[in-house]
Amino acid sequence: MRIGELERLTGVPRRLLRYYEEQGLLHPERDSSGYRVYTGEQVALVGRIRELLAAGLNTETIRGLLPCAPDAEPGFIPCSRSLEPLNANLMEMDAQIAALVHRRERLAGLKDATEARLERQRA
DNA sequence: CTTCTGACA
DNA sequence: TGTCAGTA
Repeated sequence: MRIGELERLTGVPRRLLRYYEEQGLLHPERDSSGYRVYTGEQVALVGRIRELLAAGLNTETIRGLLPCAPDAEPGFIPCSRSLEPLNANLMEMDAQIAALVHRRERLAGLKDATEARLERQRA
């Protein structure tokens, strides 16, 4: 099938399908006209990609995990080797959370100081 | 009519 | 991610 049908089957806009390919997540064949040709497995693969993306994994991590049973049932990755990248991504997320908490504190401090000052001027 | 690549009032 | 352009 070509990109139009995959789009209908997965509900994923073709613009995104091409983006996934650009990120090395999908590797469709090309017909004599240069059109992308997808197989039935690709349909399930797109579903798996969406699942992993929704879990917060970046395309780089997903790229490494996909070759591991891309047709397996969703909910887990059936490869022990995928544990390392998964943990690395988890740590990256922890770092982002810490950075966000820090930013939140600064913004909260700025807001409190602003409120206090406004209160003083009013008095 | 469908898809492709590259680009952004 | 949308979308417009100019093709194949």
